[in-house]
Amino acid sequence: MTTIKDIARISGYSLGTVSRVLNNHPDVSDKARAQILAVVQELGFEPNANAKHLKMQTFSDIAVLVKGTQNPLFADILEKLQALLHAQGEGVFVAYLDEDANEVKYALELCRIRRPKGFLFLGGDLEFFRQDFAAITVPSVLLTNDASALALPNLSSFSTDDAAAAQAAIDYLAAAGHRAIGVLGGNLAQEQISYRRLQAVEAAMARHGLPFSRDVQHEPCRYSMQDGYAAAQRLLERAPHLSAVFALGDVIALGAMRAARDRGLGVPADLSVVGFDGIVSGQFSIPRLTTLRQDTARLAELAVESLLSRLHYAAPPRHQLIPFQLLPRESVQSLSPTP
Amino acid sequence: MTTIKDIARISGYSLGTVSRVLNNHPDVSDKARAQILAVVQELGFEPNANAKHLKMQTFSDIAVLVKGTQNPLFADILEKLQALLHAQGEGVFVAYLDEDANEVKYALELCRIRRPKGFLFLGGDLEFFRQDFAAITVPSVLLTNDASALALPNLSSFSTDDAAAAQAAIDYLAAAGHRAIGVLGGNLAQEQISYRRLQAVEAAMARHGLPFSRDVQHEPCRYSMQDGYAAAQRLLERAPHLSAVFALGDVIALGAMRAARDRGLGVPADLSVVGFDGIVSGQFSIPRLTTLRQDTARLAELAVESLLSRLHYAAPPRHQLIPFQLLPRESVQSLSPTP
DNA sequence: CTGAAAGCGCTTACAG
DNA sequence: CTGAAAGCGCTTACAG
Repeated sequence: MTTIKDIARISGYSLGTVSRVLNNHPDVSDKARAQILAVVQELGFEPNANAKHLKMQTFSDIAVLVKGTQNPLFADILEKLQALLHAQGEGVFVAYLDEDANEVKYALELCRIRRPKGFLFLGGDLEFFRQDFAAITVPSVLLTNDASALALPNLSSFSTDDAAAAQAAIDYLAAAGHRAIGVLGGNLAQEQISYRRLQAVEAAMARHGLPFSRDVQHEPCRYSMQDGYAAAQRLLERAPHLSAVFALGDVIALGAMRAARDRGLGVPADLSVVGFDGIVSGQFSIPRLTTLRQDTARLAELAVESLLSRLHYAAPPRHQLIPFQLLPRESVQSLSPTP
Repeated sequence: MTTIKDIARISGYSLGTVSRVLNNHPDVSDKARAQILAVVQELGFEPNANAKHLKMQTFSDIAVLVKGTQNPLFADILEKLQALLHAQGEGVFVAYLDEDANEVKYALELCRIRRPKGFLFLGGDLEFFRQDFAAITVPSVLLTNDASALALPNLSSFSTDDAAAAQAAIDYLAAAGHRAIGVLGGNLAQEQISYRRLQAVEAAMARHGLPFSRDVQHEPCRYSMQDGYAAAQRLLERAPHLSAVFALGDVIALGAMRAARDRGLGVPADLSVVGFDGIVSGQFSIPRLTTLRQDTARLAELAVESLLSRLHYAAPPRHQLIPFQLLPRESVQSLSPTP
């Protein structure tokens, strides 16, 4: 195995100078830099990460905590995250957590065991961050939930404008003539994105002069097809008058379409469905799913950019809402307005 | 940060003895072991992995190379793999490769850059292994393709019995009265699992006395809904007489069902579809997808078990075929046998 | 701009 | 069974 020592010997410079070149320190002569780099090239030298990190007292990895495992939205973001991070030479440690797990407590545990140099949270409950995040000192970013209100010194957040998106869904359904609209998914903990979406739904319903009773028109559930299916069954059983359903996630919507079908309801003929996320399955489902698309590429880019700049330059945390896109497809029917 | 030195000081033993206790060496007195462990417990000490690996000249991670990114089957296995590996205290490095990428070349590159202590391949082309794998010296396992024929000293493999499964699909369709059966997916490189499945299809068709012409009845494609959709369009355009289609992956099947629908064909009324994999979406699609289920839990368990035992005890490589399960659902119609 | 040296936290022969 | 010591491959003050 070739080491920095070999490079020093062959290039005729000392260990220190080689190390400086490798780390792009400015105070090295161009000549030394050129000669050393040439040797590095020739030998295909790669520094030993263990030695480097031991010395620098850091751990190499960036830890990504994924909340919920069934959601292709996160799988999509995760994959983009990994590609970007690898391209920057960063190692990634991934852990899948239950949708209801305390991701911050888990992160704390990881700090002891693996000492990651940064955290990327895919999904998260703000309440957990409020309680325990103070103990985490490495730069972190939360994706798909807005943490600006917490004003933590080392936590950035990037998320779709959930309120605006939820509103757009209701506006769209209302414009299509729907008045009895149900909502599927999320849990009622106040600090979850689903809660934010639900509030926006209520506001939009009120604005359109439509009645909305949480108890009868909303059915909470986890983000999976199975849970979406079961929740839709409960909702449709309880509120058969609904002409449309807004599911807080595409997987929930897909489960709901199946449930409607099993109850003998055609989608969109008897029940219109709008999803949230824009996962690919929605393009191929029968019917194709009308949904709100989250810009996963943008989310991943911003996360990596922000994390790395804070790792390297101690930049301040950022919070940004990114635009969504309403994708009208086949799962919503326009009702002729009743007089 | 507490180190092994602190433990030594507090327990009154030397560095060496502490290290031996930590690594479960036999030649330590029970008394020393008990006292040291007590201190370790109390301080919640975790050894510094960098120092350990630097000294031991290994890299901590196990690299998982995932071929193809669109396939929920791999996402499913990957998640289980990570859970098992983390439970064993093993770090995992994941890389997503294009479906047609050379995973072995990539692994070689990784050896230089990250020096993983083992490889887990999710999907793989035997031809690439034949050509380049000899240069890889760490224990590895290939999942979802059988590498026994290669007889490599450090490569295990675990896979579904693809030939038997493909045969079962054809038997099932033939029993339902289908005679004109198309096949969707895979590429024709001989060393891919899709090729193995296709050959089994041909054998089964012959056994049932059914005609099968690769050129007209098989349409290759990558494993994604988009590609399945496009391939189905081509196949159905060219061979409108087909009454059934066997897709070599569920994502392909789902795309194909959509394509059938877009051509005005009902599934299963006008076209029956059988998938392969058993991903969850198939349980909620309309119609529900009849498919061959791969036992992802078993695959993941075997992979981890085999890899770790070879890491720790230099056990020999293993090759094992694991059983599949035919899941009859709604996408196949039984034809009344024509006289 | 460059070199010599100390030290990061661990493991492992080598003595005893 | 235990301790003292060397060394894994790097980085970074400290001199010069």
